[in-house]
Amino acid sequence: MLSKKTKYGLKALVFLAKQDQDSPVPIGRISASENISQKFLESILLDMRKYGLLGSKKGKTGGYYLLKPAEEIRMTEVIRILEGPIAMVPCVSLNFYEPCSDCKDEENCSIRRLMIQVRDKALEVYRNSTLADLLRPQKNGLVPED
Amino acid sequence: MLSKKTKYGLKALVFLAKQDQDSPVPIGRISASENISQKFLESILLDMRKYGLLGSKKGKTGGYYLLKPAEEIRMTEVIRILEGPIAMVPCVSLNFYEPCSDCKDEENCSIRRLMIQVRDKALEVYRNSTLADLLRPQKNGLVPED
DNA sequence: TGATAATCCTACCAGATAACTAGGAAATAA
DNA sequence: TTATTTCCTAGTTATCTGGTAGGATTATCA
Repeated sequence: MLSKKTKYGLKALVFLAKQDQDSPVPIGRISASENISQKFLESILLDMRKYGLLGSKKGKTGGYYLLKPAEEIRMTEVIRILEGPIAMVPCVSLNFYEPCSDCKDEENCSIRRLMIQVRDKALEVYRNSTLADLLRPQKNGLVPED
Repeated sequence: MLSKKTKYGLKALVFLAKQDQDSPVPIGRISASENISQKFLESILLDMRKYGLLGSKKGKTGGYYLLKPAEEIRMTEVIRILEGPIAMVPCVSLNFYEPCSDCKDEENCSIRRLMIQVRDKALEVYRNSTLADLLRPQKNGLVPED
C-alpha cells in the first residue's frame, strides 16, 4: 500500500508543477489547497528537498519550488524518495538491496524470481512517466476482466 | 513491502507442492524445514484453508495439503489471500475497492492513473504465474540498468 | 533595525498493524 | 485411551505511520 506520505508528496509535486515557476510556494498554500496537515507536509517537503527534488527559499517570500522542469522528474526518482524501494522484497531491490536473513539460496529462490518480474514491470511504468505526465488531464484506463 | 505472512505462506505452498500429494503434511514439518515459527505458520495455513487454497485433516496422521494441482493455483489468488489487494491504492483495487476519503474527482486523479498502470502490470505477472512455475529451478533474471 | 513570515530541525506521541505467543478444545488414528 | 494433530480465541510485543510541538534560523520589508 502506498503511504500517505507518498500520496501527499505526489499531490504537492503536482501542485507545485502547476504554479508559476518563478516564485516559491509556501507550505501553507499547498497544505490548504490539498487538505494536508501542514506540519506533516512540512516534513515531506523537507525530505524531497534533502534528496534534490525540490529547492527552497527561507524567509518572508520563501517557499518551495521544483528544481527541474516537470518533464524531467521521473516517477522512479519520486517514488524512491517518498516510498522507498520499488521492489516488494529487499533482496530484489536495486536501490535498497538487503539480503533475506532466512534465504539460503538467493539465486534460486522461487519467491525472488516472481518478485523480480513484478519489480521490473513496476519499474517500466515508473520509468516511463514523469511529473508532467501526471498533469495531463485524461480519463483513467478501463479495468481488466479479472 | 511483502509481509512475512505472505512470504511464509508462499514458502509453505511451495513446500507442500513438492511433497507426496497423497498424505497430508503436518505443520511441524513445514515450519522446521522452512525455519518459520510454528504457531505463526499455523495461523497462516488456517487462513489459506479458510479461503479454499488448502485442505486439512485433523488427528494423528493429519496435516495440510493442496486442494488443486500446483498448475491451477494462480498467484493472483495466493497474493490476494495472503497479502490482500494487489493494487497500491484501495481506490484502484479490483477486489478490495474503497474510495479515497480525500479524493474529489476519482476519474481524473493523476495518482490514480499512475497506480492503475502499476496494478495492471503486476496483475499481468501474477495472472501468468502459478505455483507450479515457482517450483521450476532456474536462474533469476538479469537486472535492468536502472 | 525590528516585526513578520517563512523554512529548518529535533523530539515526541498515539494509534494501527505486523509478527508472534499461549493455552486449550476437538478430532482422529493406533 | 493415549498420542498427535488441527482448530479457535485471545493475548503480547515491537515496529511503523501519521501527526504534533516548539523553537531556532533566515530573509524581507516597513
